[in-house]
Amino acid sequence: MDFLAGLNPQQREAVVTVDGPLLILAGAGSGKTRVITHRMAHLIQDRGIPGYAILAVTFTNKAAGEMKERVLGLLGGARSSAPNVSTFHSFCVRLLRRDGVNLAQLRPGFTTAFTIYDHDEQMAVIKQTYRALGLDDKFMQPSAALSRISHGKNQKETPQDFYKNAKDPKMSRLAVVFEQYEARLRTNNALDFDDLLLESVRLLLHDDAVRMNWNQRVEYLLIDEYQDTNRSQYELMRLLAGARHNVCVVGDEDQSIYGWRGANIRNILDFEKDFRGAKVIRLEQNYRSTKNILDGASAVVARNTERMGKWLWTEADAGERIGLYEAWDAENEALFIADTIDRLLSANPKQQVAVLYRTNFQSRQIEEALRRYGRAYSVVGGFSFYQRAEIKDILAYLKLTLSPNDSMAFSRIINTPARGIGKTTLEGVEIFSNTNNISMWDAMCRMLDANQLPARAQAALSGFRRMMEEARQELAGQPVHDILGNLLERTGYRAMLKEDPSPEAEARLQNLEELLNAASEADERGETPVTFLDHAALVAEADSVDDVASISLLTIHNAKGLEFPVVFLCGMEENLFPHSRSLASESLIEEERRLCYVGMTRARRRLYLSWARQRRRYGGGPAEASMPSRFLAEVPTKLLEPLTPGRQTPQVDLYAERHHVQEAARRNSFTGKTYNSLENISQFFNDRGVAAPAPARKDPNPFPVARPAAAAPAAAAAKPAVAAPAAASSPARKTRGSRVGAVVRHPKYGRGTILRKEGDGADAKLTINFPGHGLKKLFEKFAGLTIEE
DNA sequence: AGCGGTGTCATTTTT
DNA sequence: TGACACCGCT
Repeated sequence: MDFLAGLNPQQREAVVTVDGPLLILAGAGSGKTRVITHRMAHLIQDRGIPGYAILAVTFTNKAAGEMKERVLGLLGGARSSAPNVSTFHSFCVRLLRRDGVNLAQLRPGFTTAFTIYDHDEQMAVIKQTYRALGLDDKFMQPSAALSRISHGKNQKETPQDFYKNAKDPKMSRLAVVFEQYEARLRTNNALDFDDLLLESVRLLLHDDAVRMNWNQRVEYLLIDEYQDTNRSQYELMRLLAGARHNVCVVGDEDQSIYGWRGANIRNILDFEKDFRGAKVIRLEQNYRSTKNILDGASAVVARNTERMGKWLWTEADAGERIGLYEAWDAENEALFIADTIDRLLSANPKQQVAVLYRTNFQSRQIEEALRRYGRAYSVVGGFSFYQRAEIKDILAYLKLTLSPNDSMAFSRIINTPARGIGKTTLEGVEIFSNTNNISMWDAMCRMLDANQLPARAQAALSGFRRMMEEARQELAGQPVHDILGNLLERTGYRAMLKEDPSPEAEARLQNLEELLNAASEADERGETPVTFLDHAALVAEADSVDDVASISLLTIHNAKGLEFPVVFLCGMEENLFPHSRSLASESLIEEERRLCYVGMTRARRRLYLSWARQRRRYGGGPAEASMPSRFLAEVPTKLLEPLTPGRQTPQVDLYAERHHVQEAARRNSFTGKTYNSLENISQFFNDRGVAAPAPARKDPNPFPVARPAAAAPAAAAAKPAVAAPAAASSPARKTRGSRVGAVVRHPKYGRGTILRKEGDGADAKLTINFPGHGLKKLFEKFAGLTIEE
């Protein structure tokens, strides 16, 4: 087979350039996967490279699987010549299990039988350390603590670094949490997702034999979605590339949207500097979208400064203009979308449509609207099979059977099903295990042997111990399916669900049956229980989400890599998209802009952008007036088709003006929280002597009869040209410096940090953390505070 | 041990 | 609004 046939010149070059470092900048819809798969097939068939000497790394199992299948298809299905295609994480697990023995020198307690902690288990560890340290959520959301720790780990920071760099008591406490978190993972011989990468890097760095072995074996290395790699993935790549530098990275800096998760866009921007003599090939011909869509998206992303620069072109027709709908409120926006979809589907029932949004909560109103039209839809994302409680429970039993010292598994199922082991008992075991630095299982055994527990607890725990010990003896060496089936009976888990008459319990039983099926299949492949568990930990979706549903609802993040003939990109409003939390810095805004680009380029034929003049953020809360997203102003006017009834031209001049003024306001940087739009907006109306817009009325026939677009208060709200500066200089912003986070001095308690502020001005109530004195709630006017920072 | 009331807080989430 | 943690009651 000729692997170059049907490729454009740049694609061909990317396929045949196999030696030396190569960066393939693959724009959206430029045939990236085609190039990658053809390149591998070319290496194997035309250049005689054995499959095992090629390692391709992707981010998702789905991508890995598809890529492998496609290469095999090109090669005519000879499995023996298949290249190695795997995700970063599963590659690392295999590496560590196979070659990780010497890691024990670097990581005390490490054995190749380690367990993997997923997000839930990481959270559980964080909560344990909170309990052990007597911290509560007010200190910091556990999820926030986890994400900061994870971020730190990916930057190679240690708890000591955290401590050293701590600017306030909060950060030094976080350092302690970090330290304990790491210690707990080590005592449990557990690795979190970050560790899989970090420890693989350490292993390759320190174990010369292992590194040389891999360097010898991997002749050609390929990294997909390179713009999303983080620091340790980068280091891993360098180590695997060895001295040969036959490394091909494929990516698109304009689609880097996971910076918040530690992805480092500099990796792709600096590739040419990192690898001297690197060749760069740009794939700029787009085969997906119409010219109008492509030009619109390109114009938006062109505003970014952190990019290599590409200009996508297409041979396709201009197509229709990009629809722009300005809704009165979110409900009206949802109805517009549902109505338009309804008409599209009536005309063509096979039409595939996607509705994309920035945040999940937006899906609710769209769903409601679609239900009103009686249209079936599917929401993509959400809970995956292996994240379900019942699956995790029974897998925890399996883990505990294999390794009793897995304390996470232990505390997960110790009282599931209920066997009379309560909070108090469990706390006792936990404290004992903490103070003696032993596993929960060992702690339980020691306590049982000491025979000092209350009779009830003693009986319950010893029953549990006997059950697990018997299971361990009887089930050793059996197929995974049999072990799981036996555990379901033995532990009473199945009985518990059978007794429960609720439909949920029925669904859970079915899920467990599905798990048993998966186990049988694993047995047929000759997998061990450990491999089976690895798979469960690393596979996000049981089977891919690719339903054939004609209406898909999903976040833009989830839409990456997908394409649809018709796309609605909704909620194009400031503070929502770009998200309020991204307003703080230009680089965050740039990531939002890339996200916008990703969303727009999902569309093949027809793209609709929409925004709502007012929107409730939280169900019953007040409707907040919104400003159109700056990204709307960045789409050239001539490409837009205004769809709002009664409006002939899109008001992009307004958007542009707003954007301009807002930029200026931001440069005058006022310090308070910028996302408190409620305050800003009411202030704005006060200043202008206008009543704030009333919450949206329930309209009996809300669509397609749109409300008059210029209903007075809303029109005022939509003229934000003056709103931003007004808010910036408003007296409400004047505080006495006692903002949250400020360091203050109290005559008695000394230095402290303000954690919370209720109320304003002199009546403000402050919650302050004074190291050594704990939290104090004080009235600002009585406290006699002085501001230090 | 388990239930129900109350208070609090809200991005995105490939592994 | 809705998911959740926490508290106090039984």
